Amino acid sequence: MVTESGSLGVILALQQATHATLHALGARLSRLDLAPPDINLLASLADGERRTVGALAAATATKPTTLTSALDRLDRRGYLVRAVDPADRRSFLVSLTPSGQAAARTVAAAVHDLERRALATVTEADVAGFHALTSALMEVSG
Amino acid sequence: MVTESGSLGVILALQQATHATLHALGARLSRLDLAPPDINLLASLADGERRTVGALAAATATKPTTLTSALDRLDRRGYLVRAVDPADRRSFLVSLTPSGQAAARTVAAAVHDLERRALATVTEADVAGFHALTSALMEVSG
DNA sequence: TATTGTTATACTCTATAACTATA
DNA sequence: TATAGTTATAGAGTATAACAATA
Repeated sequence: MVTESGSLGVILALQQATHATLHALGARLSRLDLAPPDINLLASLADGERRTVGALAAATATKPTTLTSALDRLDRRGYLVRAVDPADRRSFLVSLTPSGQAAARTVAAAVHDLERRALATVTEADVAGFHALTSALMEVSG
Repeated sequence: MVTESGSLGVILALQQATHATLHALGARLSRLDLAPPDINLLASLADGERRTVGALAAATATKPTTLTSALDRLDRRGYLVRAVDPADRRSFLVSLTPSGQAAARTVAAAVHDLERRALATVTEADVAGFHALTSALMEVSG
């Protein structure tokens, strides 16, 4: 339980940090010319596993319509392919092409580098607190 | 200093929490029919102080062009007025009208309520850690 | 009848650059 | 010459609803 003093600007800090990190990633990856959802999408697929569109929507916190247009962009670019899921023919399984895998590795490295440098300046307890509060915000927002 | 184990998904958690809180605030304030930047703007002006457009841009982490259109919307609606700053005639001082103040109080109450309920489930140390990590992310993103 | 994913529409956010007025 | 803010343009995100195919 937290008293009033700690509450100032939690939501504002959250938004500012989100803006800053998205901007920084976009700048570091400017050579790849990716929109914000594209970055999340490639990072999610970087492990090489195939995923349904629904799974990607959940993993990237992206709306279905946004996801469709992001998938279209990366599809046109030859970074991924959509194949009907034989287990459920309403679904598509999304997988990266070799060029998509190369882009995904670059994206994952940039994300990881940014996190690594931020985490180098804080404690384990800070990280735990961060996750506790973001989880709490998602919980009360649900 | 934090080891590898804590690093998983800090940026993803940040984005998911931001999406969730913005969505929750939008839903709670749906009667006011406000766009996301409008909410930040009104919350920043809720204390009744006048602020320049530049100060509002910094306070709300909003881009100048986004801010102009948000100010235009709230201006048309009669929620705020822009007056030339006598100290620097290039700047505008933005202030709320009485109806804008009423809307701002509603917004501030919703933001505060959401934060209060989230903070009720975590410790002071968690909040400190949250601020430490969001600050670190903004620092390395700068 | 419910679910997966796409499409359509209208409004909003963003980056970029050009522009006005003032400093 | 530099800064505060607006305007213009084009690409992208969002909510909402309608839709096809499949379950």
